[in-house]
Amino acid sequence: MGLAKTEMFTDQQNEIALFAKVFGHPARVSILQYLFKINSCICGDLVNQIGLAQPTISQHLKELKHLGLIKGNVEGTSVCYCIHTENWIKMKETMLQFLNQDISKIEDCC
Amino acid sequence: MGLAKTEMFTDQQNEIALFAKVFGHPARVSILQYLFKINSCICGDLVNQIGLAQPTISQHLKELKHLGLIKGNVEGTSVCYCIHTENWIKMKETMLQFLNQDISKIEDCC
DNA sequence: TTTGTTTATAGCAATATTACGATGAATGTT
DNA sequence: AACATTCATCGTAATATTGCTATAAACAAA
Repeated sequence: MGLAKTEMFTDQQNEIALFAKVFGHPARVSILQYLFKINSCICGDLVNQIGLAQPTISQHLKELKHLGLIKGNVEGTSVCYCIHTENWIKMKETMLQFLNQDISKIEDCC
Repeated sequence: MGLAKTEMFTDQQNEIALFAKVFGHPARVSILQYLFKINSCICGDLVNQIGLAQPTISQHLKELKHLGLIKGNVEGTSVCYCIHTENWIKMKETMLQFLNQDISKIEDCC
């Protein structure tokens, strides 16, 4: 099938999964880390930084932009991409809620 | 291709991506949340809780177990699954390092 | 031993993802 | 205008993921 049955899960569960999915590829992790490191970016840099072809990088950037985690503005012939800080903070809250579930009550039954 | 070029990324980037990938499906998010909620579990419960077929749940559990996020012990005819607390904490540290990257220095250039 | 219960595995069809080459669109340079 | 540069999109091939049915395996109960 290859198609997740999203309708049987809560909005929050689907949201967590969507964010996680976009982090589920090392190229996108790498892109985000690089954007954090240099604070602003031109796509060409990324193609050199990461060893993938330009259309591949462009595709990954599109996914990140689609989820709102980065924003990009055209500057002449190049495009300036950077982290969308407000949305990153919102995403982080959602993910932290999931990661920080209370572990103290878990009995080591197994 | 469908195949990520992991060799061109750092171990840390690949590790983050692997953890994120497993959270990239709402069924697995749901399973983990349920395990946190009740602190111990029998697989049959999950099949009722989540609306997917038993083999599908079993497959998702396998992926979670493979990454070490849950552990399962056979108890008679059923299997008791629960959160692997030590590994969960380790995973959380890795993910937090990624999520908590310093956002304060980012200039709103775009 | 037969039967039922529970979970895992095999095999499959449908869809998604990843990556790239070729090409197009937009802008800058000469 | 002609050309170069940069990035996006299209089309395609290879592989991965999801979910199911059918079935096996392991154990308990009768």
